[in-house]
Amino acid sequence: MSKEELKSVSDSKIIKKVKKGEILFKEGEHLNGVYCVKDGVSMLSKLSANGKNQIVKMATKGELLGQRSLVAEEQANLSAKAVADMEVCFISKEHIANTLQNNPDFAVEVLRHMAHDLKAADEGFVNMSQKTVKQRLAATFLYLHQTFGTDSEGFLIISLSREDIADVVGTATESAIRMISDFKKQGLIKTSGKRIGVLEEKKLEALSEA
Amino acid sequence: MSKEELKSVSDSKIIKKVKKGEILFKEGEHLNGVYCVKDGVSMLSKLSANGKNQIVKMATKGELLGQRSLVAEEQANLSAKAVADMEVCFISKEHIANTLQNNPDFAVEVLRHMAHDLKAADEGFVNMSQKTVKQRLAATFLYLHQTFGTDSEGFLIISLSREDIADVVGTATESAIRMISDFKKQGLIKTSGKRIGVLEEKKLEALSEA
DNA sequence: TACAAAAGCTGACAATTGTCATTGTTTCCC
DNA sequence: GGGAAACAATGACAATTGTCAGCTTTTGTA
Repeated sequence: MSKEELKSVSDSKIIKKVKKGEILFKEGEHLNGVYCVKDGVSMLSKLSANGKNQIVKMATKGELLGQRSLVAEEQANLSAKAVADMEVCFISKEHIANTLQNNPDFAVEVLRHMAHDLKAADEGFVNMSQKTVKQRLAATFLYLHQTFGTDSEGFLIISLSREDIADVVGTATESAIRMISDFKKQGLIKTSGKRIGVLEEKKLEALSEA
Repeated sequence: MSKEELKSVSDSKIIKKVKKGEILFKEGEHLNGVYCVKDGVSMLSKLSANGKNQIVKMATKGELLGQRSLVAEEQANLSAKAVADMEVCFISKEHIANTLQNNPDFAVEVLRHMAHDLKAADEGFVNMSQKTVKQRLAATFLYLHQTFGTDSEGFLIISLSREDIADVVGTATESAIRMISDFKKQGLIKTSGKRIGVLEEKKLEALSEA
């Protein structure tokens, strides 16, 4: 099974701890291998020409970081930063190249991963062009809620700053903040300091679609 | 060489002609193979929830259509339509699966293609979120000009309707039309009926960046 | 604990973009 | 060549979103 092989490949390599806020690699850097996320969450972002940051995706347990750049033999096109303490393992370029050549199942597995990322990117692209900030913000909260869950008080485990939220949504920080206030007033979410909790999942879902 | 192998794979298969305006496949359809573009241009688009169309990318000679869906064993996530008379060859699912298993170089070649698409998708995503309609429109004209060239009178060979242009840029048709008029008034482009020609490449470049 | 720095919030306003309605023009086909 | 249908263009207006400036709260740490 290719999943198990993927596991064996990654198990054989060096584990590294990355603290919240630390950077794994930056856009433009040359990578000598890929990181496999064992635990924690990373955000992948890209700087635009006007100096603004856009968070492109979040990666969590089981996902690879840097495989695109490695496969394409290019420098990284995204920066990776830990948004929660992480445990990653590093797999060297050579090891990857070797396995790709000798193990067709592994190649197909990597292809699947990338096919998945590509679909997600296309969807994000269309959402960005066709949805309003309000819809995208609602979708973001749902994503954070459903993917990473909540703490004992019902707040999102992955707590992003308002600026980071704005960078996920693709809007100005002030706009994000205003809309967060709106959502709170409408009882869709609750906040406490920077923490945010989803209260009305169904309503947020409706909002994110229409 | 994997490029030659790719060529041999595709050469062995059925050639099909597709007229401008015809649809190769639609979002949601199940694909039994991939299309390799021998000639002509196709646009890949996605319908958003609100019924609007977003053109995600254009594919031309040498590119594959449908490989993502095949690799992921999913239905197509995009629709493909010819924007200029095309010649494509069809390669069956089985043939692809077979070659992927037996020829590591082919797998790596497909991986490279997808890595390239993924980078382009990330870039498009960030441009969509961070650039204005004006910037994206300028970039679109440059892309059409530089990728497909002009006819003897200096008009873009690939002539899209205003609606299609708006669907590439990700804006309302009226907004696109208005800005096209602006560009024309500023002498950046010329128009004649639906035809459009780039006059000031440098200025458009400057516009698309700032 | 106090205090500075960072983060969050709000108001006022401007710019961008979308929508709806209507008219003019081109293209295509019989 | 004429007429219908598709496409392009424009005006008026509304909604969304961004920007700038200033203020308040939270957070981290000396």
